[in-house]
Amino acid sequence: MPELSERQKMVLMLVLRDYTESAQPIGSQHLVEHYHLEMSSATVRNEMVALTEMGYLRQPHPSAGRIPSEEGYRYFVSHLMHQTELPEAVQHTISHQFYQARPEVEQWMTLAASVLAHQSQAISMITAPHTETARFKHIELISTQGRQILIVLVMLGGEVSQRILTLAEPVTQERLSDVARRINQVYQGRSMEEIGSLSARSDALEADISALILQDMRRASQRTGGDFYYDGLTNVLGEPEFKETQEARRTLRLFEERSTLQDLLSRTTQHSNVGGVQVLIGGEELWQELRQCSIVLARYGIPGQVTGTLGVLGPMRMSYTRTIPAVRYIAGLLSELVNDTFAGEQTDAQA
Amino acid sequence: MPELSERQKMVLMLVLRDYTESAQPIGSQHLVEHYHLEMSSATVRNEMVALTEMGYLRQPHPSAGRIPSEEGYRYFVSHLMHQTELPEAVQHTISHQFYQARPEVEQWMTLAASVLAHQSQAISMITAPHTETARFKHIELISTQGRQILIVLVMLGGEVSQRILTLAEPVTQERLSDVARRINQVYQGRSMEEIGSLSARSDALEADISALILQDMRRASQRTGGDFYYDGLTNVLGEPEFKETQEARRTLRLFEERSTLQDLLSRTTQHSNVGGVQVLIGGEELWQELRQCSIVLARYGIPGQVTGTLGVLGPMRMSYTRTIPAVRYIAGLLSELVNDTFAGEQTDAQA
DNA sequence: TTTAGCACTCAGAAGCTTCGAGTGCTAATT
DNA sequence: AATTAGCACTCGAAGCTTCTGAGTGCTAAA
Repeated sequence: MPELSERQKMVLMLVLRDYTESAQPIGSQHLVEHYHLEMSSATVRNEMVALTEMGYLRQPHPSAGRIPSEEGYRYFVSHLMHQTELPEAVQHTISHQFYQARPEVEQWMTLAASVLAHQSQAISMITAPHTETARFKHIELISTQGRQILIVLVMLGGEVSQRILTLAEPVTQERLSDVARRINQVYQGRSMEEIGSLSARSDALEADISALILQDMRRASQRTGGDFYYDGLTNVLGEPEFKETQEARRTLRLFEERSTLQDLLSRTTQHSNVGGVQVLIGGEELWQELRQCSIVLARYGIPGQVTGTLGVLGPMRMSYTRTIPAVRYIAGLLSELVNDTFAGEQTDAQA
Repeated sequence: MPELSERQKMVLMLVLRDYTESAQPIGSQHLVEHYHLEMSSATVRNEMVALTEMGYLRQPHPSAGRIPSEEGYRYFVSHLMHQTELPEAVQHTISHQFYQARPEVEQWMTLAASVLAHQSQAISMITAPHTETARFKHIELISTQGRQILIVLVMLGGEVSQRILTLAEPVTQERLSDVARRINQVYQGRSMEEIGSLSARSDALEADISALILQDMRRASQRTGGDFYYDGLTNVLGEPEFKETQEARRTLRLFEERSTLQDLLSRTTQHSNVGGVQVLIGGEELWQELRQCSIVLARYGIPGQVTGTLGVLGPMRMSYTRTIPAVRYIAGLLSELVNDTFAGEQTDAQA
């Protein structure tokens, strides 16, 4: 990687800053005037030529100003941005909101999505915390009608799955309670593998239900995170990058078919990492649909036990200085909340 | 309401049909050629003048063709459209999909949203079925950690609500099971009013939990429907009506702040009613945001007991002939499913 | 190494013209 | 009385040209 002089760094930063605001190519003279630089536009131009040759700036057309290239953004994020935190006042407002919200995961998720969308002025995404390896906690069998029963499965970590099973013939609530009691006793705290290896039971009903339990547990640990929440679509639609409806559509489609996003949120370990926060710029050649966009991601929760992912998707020229601290702060906050709620449970159960 | 001659009806219909496809103003000559009419363009023009005077057609600008006015659409929907059903083949495909989906409400909802979006090529919306007046069925108390307990409340109709309660001091699982057993016995099948009027209990824990139960039940019956699902945003973004991102944004905002939509879905009794299906055209002067759009709505479920709402939101020139049968058919299908799942429960409980 | 100066480029706005689809009206035709 | 041919007229959209000015790269002087 070529070395940048101090002055080059400065020019790069200023271009970044102005372009983030205006979405217009930035010219040398504009910089000199806007920031009252102690040098002439010609000097700035020379530096710009250098930065362009190194690949940090681009010219959309020959007689226009410069805009940052993807490399430019990457350099900024990993070398030029000073590690900031959200202003104390903002931190307080946010944490206050969380602690006075109802202590339900769903509430936290919508709140986090909303706050993050607002802070970043882009699209926020978040997956609910989920246990890395699902463990059985408790099952409840409820007869709703002659042949149909409602199965409520609770896993360690608080995930709940419900489903309705239609039986071949009616069963009494007593019978169900009996089965539930037995299953609860045997499966208590066990993982999928353990449950799978327990010798098959003779009772047909019990066997059926066991199969469903396994299915649900597998589902719970397979999905990248529990449910998926997002907010702030409208923030981004106004940006000039999305003036072409074509472009807007492509992005919107991402949120309709989750697959790409799920995939993406799960890749939270590669790429530029800033204090626990990952930044993917321009789709990193991997996601065509995100050529124009950037993503700021972080995991939260208790590593190896209960975790989730949250992130922000916005135009490449989004304000990283605002977004990154926001993502980091909220990830920390959620980690605390998860800790408060679930800590010690894992060990409790194994005791 | 002025009478329309047969020929005027025909002209109105043809304009409707072509405009639905092309989104371009329709001229007299175009109609004559396109449909090989046995009359001259001048005659058609005369009829168009009449239709314009009656308020069924409009001219976007003086030297352009005609487009249907809101009144024009209303007339079409309530007088000109022949009652059709979805082609048998399509019906079969759809019902097949439903019956082979997992029998879970969530599955049904996403499937319905997806099918409806596809059939109508517009945005589909649907609320999960919910009981009109919530009735207590069963409660489950699970200690997750020293001071936190998970409350799972099951209502008649299968709605489940969970929440975490943080207690002042730790409680044993035995104690919880005990409380749960007592509550289950007393509240069995009762409505909010009945539970509210039961004399206050001396036990503090029991009182706390009762309060929460009431809260949750109130919440369950207040919301217009259970959860809200939608699909097909991208269908509509491509339409010329949304070429202006401004317009697209306004519509998208509806889906971010649900309030307007909730309000809207709850009003399923007024306005043009076609065989159980309601059609709101151009926001009916009530919803500014929907000036350009139309909505096709229907309720499904067991009236007075378990119901939900589904609908389609699209540009005003959407194909009503395709959308209305689709909405009607899927509403019927979901009603069947709800019936199969919940029928008899209400009476069971009261027995 | 920096800067003043200058010729050059080119996207975008503004203005102009053209084109033609579509109208409304009138008078002739059926 | 209803229909139609004919025609003048309108006006948005598309194409064309011109103009403007922001911004460049380069050279030569400081």
